[in-house]
Amino acid sequence: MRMSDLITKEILRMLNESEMNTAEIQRNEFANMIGCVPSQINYVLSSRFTPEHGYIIESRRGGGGYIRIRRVVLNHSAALMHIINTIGDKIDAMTTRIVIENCIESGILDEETARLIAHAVSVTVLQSVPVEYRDALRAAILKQMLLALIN
Amino acid sequence: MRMSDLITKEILRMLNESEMNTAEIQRNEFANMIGCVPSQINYVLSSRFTPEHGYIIESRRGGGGYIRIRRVVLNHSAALMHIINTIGDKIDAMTTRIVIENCIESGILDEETARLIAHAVSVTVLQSVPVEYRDALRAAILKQMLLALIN
DNA sequence: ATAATTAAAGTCAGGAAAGGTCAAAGAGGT
DNA sequence: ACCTCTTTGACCTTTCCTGACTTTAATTAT
Repeated sequence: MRMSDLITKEILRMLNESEMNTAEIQRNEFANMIGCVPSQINYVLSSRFTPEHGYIIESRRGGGGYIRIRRVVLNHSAALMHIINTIGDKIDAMTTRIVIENCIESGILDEETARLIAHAVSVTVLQSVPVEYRDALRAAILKQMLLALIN
Repeated sequence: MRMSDLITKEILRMLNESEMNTAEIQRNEFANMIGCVPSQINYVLSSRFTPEHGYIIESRRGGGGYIRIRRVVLNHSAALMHIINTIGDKIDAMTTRIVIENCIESGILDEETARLIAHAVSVTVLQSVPVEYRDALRAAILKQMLLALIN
């Protein structure tokens, strides 16, 4: 069994044991316990405990630092996931507007959240980068924000 | 738990107990009570009770000296406006995180909104654009989203 | 009054204790 | 052979803690 699998299994075990769906580790200590180099923990977290996988990672450096892995439970997830997957690497302004409006209509987004998202992909924002990046950027922002809503 | 966290917690407790949103301590005595060196109090104050965090520190040296920590509250629109104005044309990731966290702490943003914003300026999003645009883009997104919250 | 002493708080640099990043090498599957 | 995922280690950044030294204010002695 690969090191990464071990690490993954151990984190999942900790998550399952936790009321809060939260596992908190100290990187060096944990790596030591498992028997791998510390940076491998980062590898595993960034390859298998991403937001897309339904996890949120928080961490803090310095003395007494930690890494907290939180498993999040999904709500409108199916619909949102579907929308996210539909959005490719790029999306134009028109399509974006339509996506957001559809979300409002189908009750996936409330007005305020929609407004927030619309602002995030507004002309004002996009003007800060050259035109050739805008569609990709719009897609990234949109997807990332929708992802944030999957609890 | 770190010393700094203890100190922070104790100061917050004092602030909460105070009608005036004010905590007054004597540095040496306080440090002694907590069990740390006096200068660590300064460290905590200057790293976690800054004006950006919404606190004002006054102090006096010499015999009978003191340190007074005052928590200041602004109404949300004014506070948001202030924050938006503070953000320049560029902002780095660290500072952004601090801004968002402060907004949560001071009650200007709820968790969900904060998460939404954090995602909008996440690494994932910014990677879709060359590194030289990122700080400017981050600033633009952040300001625009905060603006969406006013009125 | 002035000077000396004492009682505070402030500053700063250095070191320690974390976690983060990245590129290069290794392993395994097609 | 090639491509993807894994593993490793060297180096970086952030955060925390401490102690020596400085500055300021009040008190006491002359």
